Amino acid sequence: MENRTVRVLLAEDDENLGFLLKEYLQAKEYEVDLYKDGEKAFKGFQNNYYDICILDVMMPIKDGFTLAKEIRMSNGTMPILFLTAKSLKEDVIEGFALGADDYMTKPFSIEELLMRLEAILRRTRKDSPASDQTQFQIGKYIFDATKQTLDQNGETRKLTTKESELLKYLCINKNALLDRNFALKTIWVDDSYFNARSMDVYITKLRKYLSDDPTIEIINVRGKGFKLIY
Amino acid sequence: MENRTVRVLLAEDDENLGFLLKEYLQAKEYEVDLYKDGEKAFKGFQNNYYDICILDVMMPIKDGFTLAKEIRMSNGTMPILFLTAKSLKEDVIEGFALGADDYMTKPFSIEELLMRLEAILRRTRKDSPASDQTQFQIGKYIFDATKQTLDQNGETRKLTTKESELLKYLCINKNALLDRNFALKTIWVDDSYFNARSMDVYITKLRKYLSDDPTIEIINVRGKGFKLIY
DNA sequence: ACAGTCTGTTAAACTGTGTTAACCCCTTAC
DNA sequence: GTAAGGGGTTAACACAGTTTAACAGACTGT
Repeated sequence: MENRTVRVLLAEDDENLGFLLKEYLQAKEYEVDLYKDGEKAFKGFQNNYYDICILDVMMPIKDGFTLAKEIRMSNGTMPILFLTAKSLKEDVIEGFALGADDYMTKPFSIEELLMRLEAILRRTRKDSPASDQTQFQIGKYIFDATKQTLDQNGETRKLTTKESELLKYLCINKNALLDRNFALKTIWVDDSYFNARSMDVYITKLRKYLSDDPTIEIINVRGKGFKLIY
Repeated sequence: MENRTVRVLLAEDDENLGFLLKEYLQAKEYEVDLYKDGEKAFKGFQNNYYDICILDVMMPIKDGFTLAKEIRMSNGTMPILFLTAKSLKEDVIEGFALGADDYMTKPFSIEELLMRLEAILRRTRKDSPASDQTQFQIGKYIFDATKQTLDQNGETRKLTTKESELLKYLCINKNALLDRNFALKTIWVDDSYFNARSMDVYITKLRKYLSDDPTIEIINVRGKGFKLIY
């Protein structure tokens, strides 16, 4: 999956802050166009493609809210993040009412801005889904947690739900410990004695399924849990 | 478009705040389950379906960050909003690093919380196939939920209302679980023993209709529901 | 009004998942 | 060494879900 650079429209009239933000985001591999007022920003918006817009609310010529309205008019889903000194409740509400994705009041931490930016992009960008991993390569096997299948050179073995769940958590923690109690509470809902025994039975089953590839191992860490090694 | 109620998991140990938030969100037509500590919340998370989680960071027994990690482990895309008195930069960063969608520091405006909640839901509920979608491509079949037809290279099979409803919900939740009780309550109105048996009969029928494409499967998750895989 | 057809429910026999039980071995502690 | 307990393994079992069939009621066309 190829990760195209993220293009950011930044509208900020404060030269110092604008420049600083631009530099910082560029250092983080974003492509940033900085506009110093709302009107320039809207022209820029119309003539370029952006993945997200960061708008200062108070700007000369055209303020951020008006700009946001115009952007919304031509693109109903463009992610918008407001940046402002106004922390008045009414302003925040108005910002979100315009379809903002986030609203930060100055002064803010630039790291937090980055985090919030990325949180929005996680949701928005379809080519970079932070989605649950569902397929795993385990030695010569391919395990699909959604389909609940374990493939081995063409042959497919169907797994039951519990088998699949347990193997999924082992894969997520591959080469590291899968905590006994965590697995029990997550897959079996509670960590009673019988469920623990039941889980051991499932570990045995998984070992058998994976026994064709001797490099794979599910080892027990006494009193702690299990590790899937490969 | 039929808008199913949004289900909210709220983990907050402060009784007053928790109750207030619950009341407020319920007044806004959200379905809210309030849990008073992280452990209860995680149990609740596992036994129910939620659209979004609002987690207080400081809670007894299990804190919000730990809870978020566990939720992330079992669901990589579940929207999470942190609610906390800690406004320390490091905490905010940690929150977002765990894949949070937003992070609000107390005291906050309850209206702003609602706005932020809706901003997140705007983004998340869009890429999960809209429930007003009426045509679905299932392997080599085309299913039209309004016309109640299932096409397979030119040939059309008419579906009954129940068949169609059930298949629609399976499609909406494709590759994910369609909760048994949800389906029963939605399609059969109540989840009695006989309705459950009836639904199983319909699952069999759908399996038969879809049996020409071996990549398609309706798999059962014992005690939980069904998954349409393709 | 009647036969024919179709939808959805009930019944009953069958299948397979997940739990429990039993018996084993191995590690750890004293 | 021996007791205690965690874990490994196999088998038996209960019960959730699967499947086929029969049936009741609603709808259709004559």
